[in-house]
Amino acid sequence: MTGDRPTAGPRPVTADEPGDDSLAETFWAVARRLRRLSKDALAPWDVTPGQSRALGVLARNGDMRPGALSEQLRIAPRSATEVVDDLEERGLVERAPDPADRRATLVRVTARGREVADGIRAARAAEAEEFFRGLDAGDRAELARILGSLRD
Amino acid sequence: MTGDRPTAGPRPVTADEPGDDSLAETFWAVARRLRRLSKDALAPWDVTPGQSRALGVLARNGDMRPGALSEQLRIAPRSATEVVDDLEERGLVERAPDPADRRATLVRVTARGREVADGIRAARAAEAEEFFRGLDAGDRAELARILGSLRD
DNA sequence: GCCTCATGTTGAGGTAACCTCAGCAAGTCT
DNA sequence: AGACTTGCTGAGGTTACCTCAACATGAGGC
Repeated sequence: MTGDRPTAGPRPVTADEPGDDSLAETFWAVARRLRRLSKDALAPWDVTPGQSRALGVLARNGDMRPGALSEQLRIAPRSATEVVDDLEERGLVERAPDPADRRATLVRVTARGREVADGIRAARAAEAEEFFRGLDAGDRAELARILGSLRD
Repeated sequence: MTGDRPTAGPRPVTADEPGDDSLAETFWAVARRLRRLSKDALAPWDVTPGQSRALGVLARNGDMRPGALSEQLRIAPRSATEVVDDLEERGLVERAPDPADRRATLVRVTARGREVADGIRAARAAEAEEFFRGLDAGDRAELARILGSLRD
């Protein structure tokens, strides 16, 4: 704590704007809190966040090839193989030959996988609900509107 | 946490509805965009996000022991050793014996490390500025207020 | 002064979630 | 048919974490 001052004095660059860095910082603080919450929401099912994402995509899209899954998840095709391996080991998905192309494989969500996917979604919704409960309806709408304009 | 909140009802799956968790979803979409941006902002300095975080903490706090750094970063002490190794290799910090306790080591930001830390901070501020530019002053204030109430 | 226990850092080795590259099988084109 | 392309996966690498145990030093009891 010697002579370093973050926001005052002769700053080398920018100085264009005072408070905007803290907006991003606040945003990340909130993100961290939300992330911790969703991780907890996932715990009862013993799946990692990555597996949950994959399962969600599969549940939403129906049968998919590993390659298509990898695109949706924005990971390398090889990595999709691994996620599918993990989910298959847990009995949440199964592989079947693609009737349309014998090189390919179709990944299908099993009955149990569907249960888990639904459960996870409900839990996440509940967590989100709890998280945003502190806001009144007006603030929620405001937040949704503002974030919506930032989401691209 | 079994079948507690029937916000969704006995729905098969599909249904891409924008109701319950869409606020969280929107939030994460924005987060992804912001993260990509900050990663780009970091690129010119050839440091990873983790290294950047550590360097930031060190620049803000002055000389620190690895153990204290690990607490700030919320990682295991052993992992702080590694981050410090990496930063030292790049000449951004240096180790010195702690005069107060010969078991301990002090990590100090070098002149070059300080330059880099300042540069990164400026770049991040600039990116954030650009990111939030779409918002008018009122929306920015609203967003800051609402997020502030969620950060805990 | 010695013994014991606590503390600070690090070596060794492990894990999760990614990656690239090469290889094989099957489809497509000429 | 031969040449190229596509879909998946084995082998092996990287990154950023982790735990556990070793080692030196410090602090208190006697």
